[in-house]
Order: sequence, then structure tokens, then C-alpha cells
Amino acid sequence: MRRVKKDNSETHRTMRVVNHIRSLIEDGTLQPGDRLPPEREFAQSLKISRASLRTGIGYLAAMGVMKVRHGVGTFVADGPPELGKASLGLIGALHGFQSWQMFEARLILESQLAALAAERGKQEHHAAMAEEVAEMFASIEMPTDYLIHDILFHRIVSQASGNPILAALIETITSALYDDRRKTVERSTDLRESAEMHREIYRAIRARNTAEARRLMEQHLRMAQEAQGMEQHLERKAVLPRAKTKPEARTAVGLS
Amino acid sequence: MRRVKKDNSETHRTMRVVNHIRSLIEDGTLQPGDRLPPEREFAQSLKISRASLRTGIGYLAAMGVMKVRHGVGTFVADGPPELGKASLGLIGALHGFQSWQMFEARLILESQLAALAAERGKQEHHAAMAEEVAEMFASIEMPTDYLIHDILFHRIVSQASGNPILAALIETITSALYDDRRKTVERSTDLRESAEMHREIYRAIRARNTAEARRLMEQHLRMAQEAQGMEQHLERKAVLPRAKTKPEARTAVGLS
DNA sequence: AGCAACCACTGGTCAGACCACCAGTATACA
DNA sequence: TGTATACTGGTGGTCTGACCAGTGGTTGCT
Repeated sequence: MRRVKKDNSETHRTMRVVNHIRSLIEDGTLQPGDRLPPEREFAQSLKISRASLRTGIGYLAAMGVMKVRHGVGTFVADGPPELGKASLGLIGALHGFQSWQMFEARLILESQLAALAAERGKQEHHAAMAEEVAEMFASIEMPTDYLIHDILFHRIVSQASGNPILAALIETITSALYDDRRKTVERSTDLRESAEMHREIYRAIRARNTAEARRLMEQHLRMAQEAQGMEQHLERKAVLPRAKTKPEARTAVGLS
Repeated sequence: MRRVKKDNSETHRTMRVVNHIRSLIEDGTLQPGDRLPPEREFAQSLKISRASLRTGIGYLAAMGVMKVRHGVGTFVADGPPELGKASLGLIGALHGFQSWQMFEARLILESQLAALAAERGKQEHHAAMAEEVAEMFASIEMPTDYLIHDILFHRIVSQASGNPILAALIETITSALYDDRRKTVERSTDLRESAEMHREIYRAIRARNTAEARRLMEQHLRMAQEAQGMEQHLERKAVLPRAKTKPEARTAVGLS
């Protein structure tokens, strides 16, 4: 006689926690920015140990659903949605994603996003974009600042597209590219030309010229890719001496 | 006299684990499918407690980089790449992603993917696609089986595109849609028409007709969306009585 | 040879203690 | 009075060591 498989209701404690929090989110009890009860207390109310609760919270935090702040508390994420932000780099290293593939993915998504933004963008988006373009022109001599406004501009375009899912996907890819970009931007030149292009994109979107917006964004990204490739080339030559832990493996995108 | 901020090398133990494993992956010491040392042993070698090690492993597992099997061991993921697969549903619930947005995202990505597949697809992909199309025709009377081959077909198109990143993105979205689809497919009709469309897409890709591949894929997805919408309508009417835990909240995509 | 019981090994959970961090408050000093 | 400092309570982070719970190979009986 076979022992009946124990119910295990919800197996793994981890999933019990995840599902519980999930239901709290779905029925609106938990809103973005809200704070979870203290771990000790919450664990007791769920009838599980604090360790198990922490496993579940860790799971949610890893996916970007929760933000944990040491000494403060655990909160529901409230920023722009991210999809496994941190994971792309790792998975990229694991599966050998190539740099050109990331650029291609970004090109496809973002040019389409620009078209949608031209179609659906609201006045508030136009204003925010204009603001960032202005900031870009103002910080042409400060690459690091420039980069910030560059990123902000693209993020606004994402929002203007009216599709948060596509925005989240772009965000995932962009954040993976960002780390590299930050290292090379110091060497970049022609930031003025870049700013000009952003301005043109902005104008096309505001004019609701979808085809033009798509075309310009595509052109802009191609040029950016080319420029970054060149900057990286310089970077490699400059940093050549320091050859730590098999630099060839760095060909893939997964570098820190 | 300000106390110097402690080095904290790599702060959080969690990240120490993650970075360590990351470097093992990047330099090839750890390959997909490989197994990690037992927790007790690994923890000791990293000079941290088993609990902290488990936190780090949990983080990686949540992102799909590692697979943990109770009583067996911890392994590096070896399947097709996934980006925060589980997260989309949660994040969707959190940010109120709408069904049409998921379809739109899928439409954009997958039609572009079809074009790339037409451009770059190799003979092996063509063969695999033909195989799945045949299976679809063979299982027209068995919706559940049909759905499997449907999914496989699209997955092959993804692979044929030659861009694993885009493939991973599509996979993320599709898997979120899949759960719904499985519930409604039972009621679907006109599977023959669907199979015909897949066949046409296959022919366009094999003929390297990028524009046609894109157009057909787009058309196919629009029809699929329409059909599924109708099936869901039937579903809702049929299942109306069972109204568990605020069904209105289910409008968003985040349903289990 | 076949099968059942067993056992060593692996991850999963628990409990309780202590550490590290942060924010607000009370206190000391100018 | 105003400002800097120290304190304190509460929160997450880590550690220890024990025990629970699946897995899969080994052993030993029939």
C-alpha cells in the first residue's frame, strides 16, 4: 500500500510566501510603494519561520517586485517596471549573447517604440522630452551628465509609447548596455551631433510623424552603436596592460 | 574624526555569492547543466554560512540562471534562456498590464522576428518548421496537442531569427500568455485555418521573403488575438458561477 | 534475477541569537 | 537658541547547529 503523497498545500514555503504576496498585490491590498510588515511579525502571521519568509521575499526582490532596504523595511517596487534587469547580464554570459544582438534588439524595439510614441504621445511627454533635449545641449561638455539625460529621454519615449510592457523590455536591455556605455562615454566626441539627433526625434514625435520618428530613431541608434564600438576600441587599447581573468571571455556582453 | 566606512568588500554576502558564481560562468568553469558543489561544502569554501549561500543561490534561481532540485543538487540552467519568466505575471499585476498590450508587444516582436528568420533561417530551421506544421495538421482535432506544436513552431522561428535575446523576450511574453491560452484552446474552432496560416508563414520564411513573412505573421497574430478574445468571452459566460476572490481584478493580465 | 528495505547525500525548514544599518529623539555644547 | 553629537528602538542581514524531507544508489532477502 502506497503512502498517499502529502498534500503539501502550496509545496515549498517559498511559493506560499510568493503566492500570498501576489494575491495581496492582485486584490489591491498592496500597492506600489507600500511597506510590508516587519519580517518577524509577518513570518509569525504566515505561520512560517523567518528564514523561509526571507527566502520568498528574496525571490520577489530578485525579480524586482520588492525592494528591501536594510534597517528600514521591505517595500513594493514603485519605480518603472523592470523585467529581470540584473538577469540579462548573467544570462547573457551564460548563453553567450553578443553585443550586436543587444544592439539589434534595442534597435528593433526602440524604433518601433518611437513610432508608437509619435502616434500616442501626449503633451506632457512632449514637454518632458523637450526638457531633456535642452539639458543635453546644456551638458555637451560633461559626458557623464549628458548620458543621464540621454537615458531619461529614451525612457520618456518609452512611456509615451503607451505600452509599459515594451517599455519594460527596453529598460531591461538598456540597463545592461548602460554599464558599458558609462565606461566609454568619457571618450566620446560629437555629443553635439547626438543632441541634434535627439532634437530631431523629438520634433518628429511631436509632429506625430510616425514614419519619420521610426527612421530617425533607427538612424540614431545605428550611429550610437558605431560610435560606442569605436570608443570601446580606444578603451581596449588604453587599458590593454591590465589583463585580468581571461579577457577574451569579455567578448560576450556579460561583462560586469 | 570620522570613522572610515568599512570596506565591506562586495557588501552583502548575497552579492558575493552571485558575483562569484557569475565569474565562474564567465570564465567557463561553470557550463549550462553543470552542478554546483553541495551547499555545506560550497559555503565553507566561500567562507560564509550556508544560510547566506542559499540566499545567493535563491537569487540566481529566481532569475532562472540556476535550477535547484531538492535531494539532488543545484544546477546551472541549460534550457532556452528565459528573462524573468515568472516575473511578468507579477509585475503585470503590479503595474496593471493590459491584455492588449501583451498582444501588441508580441505582435511587434514576433513579426519582426519572422522577418529576421526569413533573412537568416538555415535549412535545419526550415526542416523543423515543416515538421511542426505537419504535426499541426495532424492534430487539428486535438486542441491541446495542437497548441504544443503551435508553440514549438513559434519557438523555432525565434531560433531561426539568429537573435537569442529577442527570442528570450518573446519567450517571456508568450509564456505569460500561454496559461490563458491553454484554458481557452479547448473551445477553439477553425484550427485548420490556423494551421494553413502557419504553413504560409513557413513558406514565406523558406523563400526568404522577409516582407511577406512579416506580413503573414502579423496577420496571423491579429487573428489569433481576435479568436482568443472570443474564446475568452465564451469562457467567462460558461464559468460565470464560480466567482472566487474578486474576479474583476482579473481584467489585468496577472492572472495565475 | 527481481524486488523491497535501507542508507547516505542533497536541499528545505526551523529556532534563536547576535550584527549592521537607519531614522528619529534626546542630550550636550557653543 | 541653534547645531552637532550620542543614544536608542526598530528593521533587515548573518550566523550557528539542529532536524525534516526528497533522491537515488546499495544492500540483502527471496
